[in-house]
Amino acid sequence: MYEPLFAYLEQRFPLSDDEKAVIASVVSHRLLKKGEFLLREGETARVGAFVAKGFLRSYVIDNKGKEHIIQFAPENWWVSDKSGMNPDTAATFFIDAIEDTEVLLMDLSGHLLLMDKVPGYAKSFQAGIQKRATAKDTRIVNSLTATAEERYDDFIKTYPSIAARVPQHMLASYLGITPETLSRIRKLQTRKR
Amino acid sequence: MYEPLFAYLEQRFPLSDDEKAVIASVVSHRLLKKGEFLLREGETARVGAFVAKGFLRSYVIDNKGKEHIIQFAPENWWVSDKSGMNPDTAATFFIDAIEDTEVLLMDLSGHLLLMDKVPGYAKSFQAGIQKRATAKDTRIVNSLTATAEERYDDFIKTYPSIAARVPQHMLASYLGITPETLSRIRKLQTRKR
DNA sequence: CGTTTGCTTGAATTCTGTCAAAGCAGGTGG
DNA sequence: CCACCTGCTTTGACAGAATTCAAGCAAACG
Repeated sequence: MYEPLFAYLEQRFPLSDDEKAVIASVVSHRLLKKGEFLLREGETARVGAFVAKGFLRSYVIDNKGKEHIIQFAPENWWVSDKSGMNPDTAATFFIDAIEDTEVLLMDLSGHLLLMDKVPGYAKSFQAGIQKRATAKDTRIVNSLTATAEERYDDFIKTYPSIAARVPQHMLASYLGITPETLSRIRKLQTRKR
Repeated sequence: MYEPLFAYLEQRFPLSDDEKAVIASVVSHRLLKKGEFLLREGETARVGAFVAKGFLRSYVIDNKGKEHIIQFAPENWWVSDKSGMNPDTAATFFIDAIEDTEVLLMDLSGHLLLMDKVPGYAKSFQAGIQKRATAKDTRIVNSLTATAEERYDDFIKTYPSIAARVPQHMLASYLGITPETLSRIRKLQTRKR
């Protein structure tokens, strides 16, 4: 059951049997059916979730009722539900499953325990945080300056497997464009090729 | 010399004299004149910088030669020069001074030492990282979906003191709009009020 | 099947960028 | 102290990109 997580961590640092036991003790397991919520508005569970199988997405709904996808999370990705999002933006934060998925959940105390007991974990956590921060900077600059088509091409190139797996309107939402615009971009591109 | 940093930290957690000594020992001081660079392309110094006085900005120059401001950093802000930015975006990363400024620099080993020796530092560092991550998410959603005017209003409301201090074209760069557009937005708004 | 959901297409409209020019400081050197 | 630069902001005209609104169609689902 914990194998996908162990495998993920072992790609980053060696893991002893003892450490595996510690990890197993702080992680809980949950199955989500397609469409089911991991986090509904209001529940600030403050946990991290590791996607062992399937596909999650996190998104907000703004004050005009539109949803904006923040992140896609296929297998071997973490999502944090640290609700994030400034409360006074009036945006509400959700995580739900795009496919049937299997997640491993960890709460704050579990995280702190691992930081303490599993040296490799602390290090790779730091690295992950850092990497994600720069990815966000890149996305910010990109969204401020690139055209819809450039953003689309970029996404396809960077995450081809995700692009192939999510419905088009969700990709549009992630890219910050309307489904119509995305449809037109794709049409023009297939003509060219 | 270290006072601004101590004061900053003491807002977050109590600081003993011993701890102050540790901090002073890992921090170095530097003065920048207006326009001077803290970080030039290529130098990946991997340090954090605390702005004790003055004003820094970090920005990238994209492959079309346009500059995009990532962050403003007035007094009491940290900037990280973890070059960030994906190397293959062909964007190059800079930090320079908008005003004469005074920074306190810390390298990676210093940071790790503080994480180890100053418990409050580790905690408040975590909190800071988290806060910044959600701020970035907010900015992403905002830049993907809000109009130029909404982004401007938002910025004014969130960072009034920064808005008053930076030249307009830099604010435009941060917001991802042209200086002309910003000028027009401002004109329309003063009419209304 | 019938209904829902997602994707496509068209036309009109809005927003923002580009290009070009002119006004307005602030700073510098004479 | 003044004239001149130079950099920043404003303004106008125009072009292009993307949204909105509306409708149609196909595939998926119960």
